[in-house]
Amino acid sequence: MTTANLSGIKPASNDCGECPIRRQAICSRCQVDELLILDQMKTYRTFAKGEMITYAGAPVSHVGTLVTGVASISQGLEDGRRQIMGILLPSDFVGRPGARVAQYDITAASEVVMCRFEISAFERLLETSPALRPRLLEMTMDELDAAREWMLLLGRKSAREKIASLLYMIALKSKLLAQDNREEGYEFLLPLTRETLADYLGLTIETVSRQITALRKDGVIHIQGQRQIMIPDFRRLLDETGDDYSGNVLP
Amino acid sequence: MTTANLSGIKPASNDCGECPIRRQAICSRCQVDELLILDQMKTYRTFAKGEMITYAGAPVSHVGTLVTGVASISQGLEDGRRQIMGILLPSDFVGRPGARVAQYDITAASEVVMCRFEISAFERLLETSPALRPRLLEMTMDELDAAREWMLLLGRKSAREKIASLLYMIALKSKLLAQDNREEGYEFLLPLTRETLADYLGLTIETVSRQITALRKDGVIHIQGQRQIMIPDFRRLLDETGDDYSGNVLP
DNA sequence: TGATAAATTTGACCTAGGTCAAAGTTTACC
DNA sequence: GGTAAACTTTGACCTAGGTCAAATTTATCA
Repeated sequence: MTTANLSGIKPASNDCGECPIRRQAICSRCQVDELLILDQMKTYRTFAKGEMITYAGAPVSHVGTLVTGVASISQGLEDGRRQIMGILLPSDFVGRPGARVAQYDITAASEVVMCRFEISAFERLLETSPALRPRLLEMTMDELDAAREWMLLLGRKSAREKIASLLYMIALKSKLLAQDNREEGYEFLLPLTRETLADYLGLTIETVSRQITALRKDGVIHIQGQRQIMIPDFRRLLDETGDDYSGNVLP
Repeated sequence: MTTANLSGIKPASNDCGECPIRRQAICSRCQVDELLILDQMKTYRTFAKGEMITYAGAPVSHVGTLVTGVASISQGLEDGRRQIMGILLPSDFVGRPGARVAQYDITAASEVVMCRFEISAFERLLETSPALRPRLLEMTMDELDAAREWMLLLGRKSAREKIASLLYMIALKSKLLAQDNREEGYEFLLPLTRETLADYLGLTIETVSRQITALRKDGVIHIQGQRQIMIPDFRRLLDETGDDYSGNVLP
């Protein structure tokens, strides 16, 4: 049994050719010539766990790609209630070309390495590169689809369905990343605290804790420690999500 | 006192130059030459109130722009629960270039006129046009921002705050469309049924009804009939939304 | 290694919003 | 223009998930 860790991939070198997310990131469609330009523009920066990557309302100097680690996009209400609106995983793009002020708070949930570009320079390249903007459009549309799926979860799912949906989604992503093909007994490290889970699912930490316990007692998931989750049967978990997957096949 | 109606603008002619949403739609940055190409490609189609514009999972033949009317993007759960994930208003783009299968249900909430393009032809134009893809990217990013804001509403706001937020948002949009500059006593026609409101806000129709009544009794809104809403004081309504608008000025 | 802090779980209780049901209102259509 | 169908409101009641508080468990760091 293998264990995947979403935070575990490290860039072996500074060479774009060696980059672990070369095939998924904003640069995935670039030819060698453009890659060389990006290579010269890029700088790596590491953010400590808990550190803010951007502040809502603050000026933005860089855009870039999350290379390793996990970060969350969030927004707060006046009285401190907080909602996480997206989880950023390796290869996700951070920042909006054309926007010089950050729209949201982005917080590193683990140690995070970003591959960054100065925003003006990136915008200029966007105008001339044939490969960059189409890829950015595609990634933005994927994010929009994900955001809309999350709206269904937030608006209409029960607490139990919310937890099951999140675990299913993370397990699947983690499984893909680890290139694990076994159907059963898949195990992964949940890279989020109970509070982050709660803010992501629109619940309280108490409810998150209770529902995870309930899913464990019902045998849908197995847990070692607090973060190590094992899915004995993907189909069983999928049945708990409430989704109307009629006709769709397990990926 | 004026009354704006989001469904009320009709295309006076087939000429793109006369199009009421020429400055906001996907074509807004096109020069005359490109506009001529689009002009030749486009066909108008009218959808009756309640008619489906796309079905989730069904093949897609066209993309296009909503010219008049209101439509909703929604998705359902296996047991019939439904969540609206977006409201489409005049100038909004419908469809995802590159996707031949619809991801969501889109339903006309009023009579809707679409300006449509055959999807393959549009995709080909997207490759050559310098104005189309940047605008589509911008519109998609705007939609992503709107979707994320809605996630905060769905996940963390109370029923009263949800209703206030929606009324505030629609009133503002309607006000802009009507180019009404008065600060007070703004009145508009809410183009949505209680059921649509409920599915949009992640509530039941009973709760929607009760909260609208409560806001009326508290003097935050005035109502004539079922759909005619008047906002005596925008600031008062904004205070009810729960948003952390500290520092921001009323638009 | 032990002490302190942080995160998580569990329990008791409460409330916002859901459910079910019935009474008004509008709207649509012969 | 009258009647059926579709909305909307209101009431009584219930429950999922929130709140508050205390007990465990786990992580951190001298």
